[in-house]
Amino acid sequence: MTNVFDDPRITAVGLLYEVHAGLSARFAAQLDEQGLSVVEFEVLTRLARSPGNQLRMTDLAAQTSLSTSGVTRVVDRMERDGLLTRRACPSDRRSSFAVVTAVGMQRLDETLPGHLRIIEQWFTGQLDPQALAALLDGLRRVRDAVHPCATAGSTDTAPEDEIQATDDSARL
Amino acid sequence: MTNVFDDPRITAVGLLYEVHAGLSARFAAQLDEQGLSVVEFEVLTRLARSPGNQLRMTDLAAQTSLSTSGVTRVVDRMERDGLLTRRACPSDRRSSFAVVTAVGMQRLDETLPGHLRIIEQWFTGQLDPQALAALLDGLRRVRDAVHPCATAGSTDTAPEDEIQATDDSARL
DNA sequence: GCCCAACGACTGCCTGAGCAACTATAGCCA
DNA sequence: TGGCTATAGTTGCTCAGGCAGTCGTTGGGC
Repeated sequence: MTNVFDDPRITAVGLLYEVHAGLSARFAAQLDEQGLSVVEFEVLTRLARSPGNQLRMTDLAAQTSLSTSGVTRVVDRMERDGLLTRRACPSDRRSSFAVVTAVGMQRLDETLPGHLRIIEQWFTGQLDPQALAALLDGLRRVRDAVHPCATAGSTDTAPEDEIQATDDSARL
Repeated sequence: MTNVFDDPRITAVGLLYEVHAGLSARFAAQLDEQGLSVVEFEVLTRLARSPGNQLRMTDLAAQTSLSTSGVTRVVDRMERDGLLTRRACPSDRRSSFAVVTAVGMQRLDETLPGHLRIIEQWFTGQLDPQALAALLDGLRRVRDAVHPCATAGSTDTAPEDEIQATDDSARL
């Protein structure tokens, strides 16, 4: 067992991945009970936190882990299920908005408390405030370095992004 | 912006996810240059760190994020590409081992240094040792709680579990 | 005003992965 | 020994999502 795989760097990544996988599984299980996938939940939250409960398709893609075609399809499904609708953009006929419907908002309201409870139970509640703060501080610094701006993966270099003042601290 | 989405719990999960996504994108980009997917790399490392550079299909599935059918298919592809082979299990004719070939080991050797460099560059190297230790400690505690059951138990703090003689200390 | 490059959304095609069904083997128990 | 159940691996089916190509729209240069 003297191999390179005990390298602390590998271990560090392994931990991060295991935590991610573990939490994701919990989230998926809970969301599934509400008839939502993880992606749909993310779409719903991104829209719900935006002015007018809406975003242009492209902006939605930029805020999620999806490509624009992925967004098209997820919005298709969610529109079919009544969770949101498309609305034409008055100022640019190429664009359209995805807007959360009343049903969608209600579904989100039903889902959020349980979601927060699970986060509390399995993540934030596992650590005392100081340890949690240290963890989040570390994550934040790595996040800032790795610059998740290019979530879509179009260009992973993305040296500079436009207005990140918008909601740096608020991003999910 | 007075909505629930600024809840620190949401923010915490958001950070974790952004870090995960950011690192994954870097890894994928680097591995892609070597003609490996993230999953294939994981399979290769899991096997390479196991005794005899081999694991039974089921054990491999348990150690990765894949289902058994997923493992079947990854191993199909990697066998086709010459990175590994199947070997019959002498003691149980239902089982078969996936074994890393010389080509597979070589590919891994070519890939690992760059991989470690990227981890260092974007993750561990972003923090001073103390902050990194705090981060990892927090992650470890959450990991232990969320218990990624599939890959359960490690030397860390694991109270005690049954038979993980397979390769307990080897997990990522 | 006209042209053309850039852009937003959508679609065809393909890959990767999970679930469930299936086959073969193992091990138990009467 | 014969049968029953559990297990290992594979395969059919389905679906989500990415890439690249398409279509309509926009806006800048002339």
